[in-house]
Amino acid sequence: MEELEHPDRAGLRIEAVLAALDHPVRLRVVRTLADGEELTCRQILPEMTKSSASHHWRVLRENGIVEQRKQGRNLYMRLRRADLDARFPGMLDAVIDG
Amino acid sequence: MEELEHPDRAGLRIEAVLAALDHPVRLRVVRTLADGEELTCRQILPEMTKSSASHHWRVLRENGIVEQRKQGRNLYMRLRRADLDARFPGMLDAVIDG
DNA sequence: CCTATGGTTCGATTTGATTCGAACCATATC
DNA sequence: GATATGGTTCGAATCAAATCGAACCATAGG
Repeated sequence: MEELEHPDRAGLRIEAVLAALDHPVRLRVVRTLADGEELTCRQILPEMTKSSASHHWRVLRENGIVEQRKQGRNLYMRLRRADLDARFPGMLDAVIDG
Repeated sequence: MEELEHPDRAGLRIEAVLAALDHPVRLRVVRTLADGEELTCRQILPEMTKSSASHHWRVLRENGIVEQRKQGRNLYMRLRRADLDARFPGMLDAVIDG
């Protein structure tokens, strides 16, 4: 398994962020992580098939929405609030509260 | 031709806004209208076929991004900045500046 | 080593959005 | 009325994203 690639803060693109958030499942993931908690993938989307879920994890990670961390067999996800707030102030709150 | 239907401020939905903005052509339209100017459709997208352009006009209007006004043969468009800023503070600036 | 669990990858299918041409509608001008 | 212009609507084609099963990889625990 290759290393998890995340764009750095300066590499965040609004087009990518919009694309990542324009999906009901991924929007729900963002709202689930809104309180800053770090959760495993299975905790967030237990009902979805593994391959579909994995697809969404990748979109969220590569487009800079979440940071993923491997620990043992689990993959933990955390919302990149600081980075997103710094680059696109207000955006994340609008999405979460909206 | 039926009347142009716009959602009111309270009817703006973040999911719809994200879907409307997640397209390069529509993102360009928003940025073109960013200074508050009111422009005709043909001024904004002169190169695109009428039917494709009309499709994007409808998405932008129905999802609350722009207000459209008919005058004579022309359709004028204006960014709904006040409404979008009120409902989703920071969102529009992030998209325009991003 | 063996087994179970958590995720990824691949290929194929399905679904939804975009695109376009053609026909049409509405308004302005002659 | 005739003609030109600005947009809409419809249906069909095209293209991208989402979905899924199956096979695979990695780690934890016996």
